[in-house]
Amino acid sequence: MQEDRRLAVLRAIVEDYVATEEPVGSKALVERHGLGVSPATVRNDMAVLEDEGYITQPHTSAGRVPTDKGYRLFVDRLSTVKPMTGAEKRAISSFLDGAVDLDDVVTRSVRLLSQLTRQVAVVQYPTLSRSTVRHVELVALSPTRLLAVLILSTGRVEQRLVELPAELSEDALADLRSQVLQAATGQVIADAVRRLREAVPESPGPGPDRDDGVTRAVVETLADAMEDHRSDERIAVGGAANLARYGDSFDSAVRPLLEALEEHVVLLKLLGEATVGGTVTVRIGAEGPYEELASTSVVATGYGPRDEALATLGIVGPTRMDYPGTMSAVRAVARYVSRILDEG
Amino acid sequence: MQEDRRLAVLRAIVEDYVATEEPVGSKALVERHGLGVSPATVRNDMAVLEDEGYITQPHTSAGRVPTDKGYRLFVDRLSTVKPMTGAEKRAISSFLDGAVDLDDVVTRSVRLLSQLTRQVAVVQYPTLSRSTVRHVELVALSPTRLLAVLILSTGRVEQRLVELPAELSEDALADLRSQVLQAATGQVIADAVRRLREAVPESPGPGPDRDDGVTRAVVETLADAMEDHRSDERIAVGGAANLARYGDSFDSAVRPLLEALEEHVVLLKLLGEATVGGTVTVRIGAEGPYEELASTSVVATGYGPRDEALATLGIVGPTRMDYPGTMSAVRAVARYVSRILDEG
DNA sequence: AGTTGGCACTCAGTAGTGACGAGTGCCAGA
DNA sequence: TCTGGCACTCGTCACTACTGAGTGCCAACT
Repeated sequence: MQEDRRLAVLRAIVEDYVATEEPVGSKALVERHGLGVSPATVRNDMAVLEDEGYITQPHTSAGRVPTDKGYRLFVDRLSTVKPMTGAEKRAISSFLDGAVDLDDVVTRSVRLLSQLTRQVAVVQYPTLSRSTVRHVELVALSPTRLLAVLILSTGRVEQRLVELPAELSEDALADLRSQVLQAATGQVIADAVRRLREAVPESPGPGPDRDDGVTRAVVETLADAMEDHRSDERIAVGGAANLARYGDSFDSAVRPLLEALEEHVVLLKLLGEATVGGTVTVRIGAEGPYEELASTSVVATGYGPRDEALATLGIVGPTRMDYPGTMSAVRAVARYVSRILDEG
Repeated sequence: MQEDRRLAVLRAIVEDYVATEEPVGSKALVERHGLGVSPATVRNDMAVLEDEGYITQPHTSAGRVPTDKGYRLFVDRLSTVKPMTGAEKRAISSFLDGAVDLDDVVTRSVRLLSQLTRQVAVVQYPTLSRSTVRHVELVALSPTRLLAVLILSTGRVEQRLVELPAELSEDALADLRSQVLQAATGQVIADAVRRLREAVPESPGPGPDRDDGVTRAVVETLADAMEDHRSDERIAVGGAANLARYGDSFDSAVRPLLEALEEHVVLLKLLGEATVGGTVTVRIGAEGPYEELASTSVVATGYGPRDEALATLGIVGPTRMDYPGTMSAVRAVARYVSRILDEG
């Protein structure tokens, strides 16, 4: 019961903060949202939320601000999808329908997406080169060091040294090797990356077979090596002018972002593996692999003809962002683009 | 005599201001540069320079800051070329020598240029499409209105209406037409633009045949139409992260620049016509056609094999910029790239 | 004529101050 | 479990005074 209200409070905080860009206090909160309780009650809830790490105060006696964890909860459980208006839908389709060829589709998508979301848009060109994983080998060099060898159908070989966070027995290694082979062999790179990540036990539960992050270390190294091989894939970036809206927090936020936008390899990693079918991936703040981009979020999804996730598109923006609106815009554009590819 | 010193003062002001980013006062000036006179004298000189429009003060009782006109004079007459150091030369050549194909050359050039100058670098891909001007027609609609028709070898036709700033007689029109035809017919677009501009009488001297800017209006319209047809040419941009150094004056300067960087047509116009043979073109502040970019300058030059100006490269930066260093960097990179194209 | 020192003046920037108010945490009572 | 009240914190704002860099101008000097 109170749990519900606490979540409502969190939701209200996120919404207000996103709208006003200012820490939000208990009084303002009860006024602007119709929660039927007093500010004092809200304060108690806030204290709990802060303990649990969903919000913080920039300084004592200021309002509260959502943390990454708070945004995460909001995105996962609290936000309701904000459907596109009819006008927006029409704008999208008319804007994209004029495209003459694939390049034009991508160019227009990038522009459209950046205008809809007022963020920096990133669209990966649908890749036609579909190199697959031929083989993966894991060789134990010592109980805590492993050599991972990746062989692609193009004949390219990539090897990486993995420093393990814990010892790995022969048996466990054999186990891991077969799991990895099972997941990756024969797959297109993008799929291999996704399947590998899915194969990782989310939380290595306690017990005799806990692996202390060994699996994770191996999988991430492999995924990393694979994603390096997507670097020849082309990318279009648009709406960088929206960065000018960042206003404060400048050098800290915009500079690394601008750098990332030029490093297409980095961008590809940020966009992550393509997910398809209406699922929009959200990466919030420090969840990503780059700590310089701790104050930015990525909203992305896969697209492609016949619901085949050929490529990824999405936006990069500040963590303080209208997630529902952005997510639905990204999803809508991905759908329309997919449909166009279907027809073409 | 005093004239010389005044120029020395201007030069010192520009150098100091570029270095410190702060308005420079008379006292600091005599201290830091060895002009053998007193601050009072310098003040008198400054007053004159301000009257002539070379410098201004941001507010009363502040130091002086160069105006666009001041920078112009500095660039044209006061600055000495700052030759590249041996280390820099070696860095350039080793960086570019590793390039494997044309795309790689361009990509590397952009990166190199942005690192050398710490500005945003722009490199136009050498154009292989060489459409030429087949014909130009000027039709008088009224004494002050003219229809300019441009026919390209590709068969494309472009027409523009020109509003003349003064009346144009039949004779003068015939004259102008033949001049224009002479300059443009059969030329590659880039060359046609340059030749046209060269054919414009720089200052329409007084006398019976002064043309009150009529020629200029016509030529600029034609050049504009031609440059629109370069829009299919590709461009590489790099070093946008250097924009983060702008620090203050943000929305006013960076936003329009970011927008321009995405509009490749605009960029091509900014780069302007290719000049070759060590000549570096500098466009300062409001001299350019875009008033939103009033606080930015462009330093560019042409490049290409066999001193044939195939394409343009350069940088875009704040008017407050180290012109000598930037110009020599741009020139050096252009030379090396040209040489590489020569060999390839 | 050109240069110099002196002097009064301007004005942006920098504390320092005090009032204000938004916001919090906590507690006693409903 | 919620609410009202209260004391407390602390950033923000407006105001003040001060400082100092810099100017313009003038009279004197070379």
